[in-house]
Amino acid sequence: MKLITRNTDYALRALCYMSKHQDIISVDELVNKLGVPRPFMRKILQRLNQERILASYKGQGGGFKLKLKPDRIYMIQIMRIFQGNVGLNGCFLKKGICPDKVRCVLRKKIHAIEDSVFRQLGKINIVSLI
Amino acid sequence: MKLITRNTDYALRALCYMSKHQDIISVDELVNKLGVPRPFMRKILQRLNQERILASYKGQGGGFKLKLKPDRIYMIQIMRIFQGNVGLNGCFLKKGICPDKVRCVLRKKIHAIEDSVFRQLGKINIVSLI
DNA sequence: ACAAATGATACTAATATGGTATCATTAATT
DNA sequence: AATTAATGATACCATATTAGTATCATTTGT
Ligand code: FES
Ligand code: FES
Repeated sequence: MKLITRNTDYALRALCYMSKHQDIISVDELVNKLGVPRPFMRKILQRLNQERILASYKGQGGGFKLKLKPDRIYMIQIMRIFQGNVGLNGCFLKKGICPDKVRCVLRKKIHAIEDSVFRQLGKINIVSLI
Repeated sequence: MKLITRNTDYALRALCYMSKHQDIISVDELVNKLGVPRPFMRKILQRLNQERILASYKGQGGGFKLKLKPDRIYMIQIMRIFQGNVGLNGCFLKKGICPDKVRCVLRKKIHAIEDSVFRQLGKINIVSLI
């Protein structure tokens, strides 16, 4: 079990790099600096563009640029984009067996743990990673 | 992204049930109470037996019984069994690009978060779940 | 001997992850 | 205007993990 996946990891590293070089950066440059497979890196950056974390510039001399300030980009946000809404797994028990979702202690406990994880992740932004 | 998987979930629920009924419990009983697919439940219990958390009794009237006291069985232990050693994902960058693993801030940060998660999971035992 | 349980193990199905490949679109350079 | 260097969109493929099934062997109480 791993807490963060590759695309999250690569995204974070790309964002870190871009926050150090505030001009327009091409995929090629990132690929060279980070050693990530080119098409995969592209996919990740395109996604970050769709999510309005990056701005993209087409055509010659184009590339990507941070749209937000590095201290406004949080790790949890990137994780949510690439790993889905990190949430409590639903109760797997069949109907009629799960007795009372609202009061289920197991559920509550897991929820509390997750809350704490999110609070911590919510504190970490790109600035704190560079 | 989910923090716990089905087999962990089912295992926890089975252990909770068994800690309330300290005699020998058959797979059938657990299946009926929890609504988990029978062969899957068996596999899970067999694993818990191998891991010496349960004791098993073969033959007629057989089944499983807690081998440890409920306050000695921790959630993190069950997660490790079914979800692997929950640990820091390695650096994905190619050699020559990852500059200095020891000092990598990203690595340190993630490690700190994980540590905290484990500390919390390490506090939760079966007793606290029932 | 028989039936009722688990042990061991191999197999299958579904989903998530980690990519590739391709063609369209845009915009600077010539 | 043509070329070229970039991204946009999308479909596809490969691998790993998760979730579950199936089968036969072994043990043990009746
Ligand atoms: S048993 Fe359904 S939420 Fe706990
Ligand atoms: S870049 Fe390799 S551990 Fe951070």
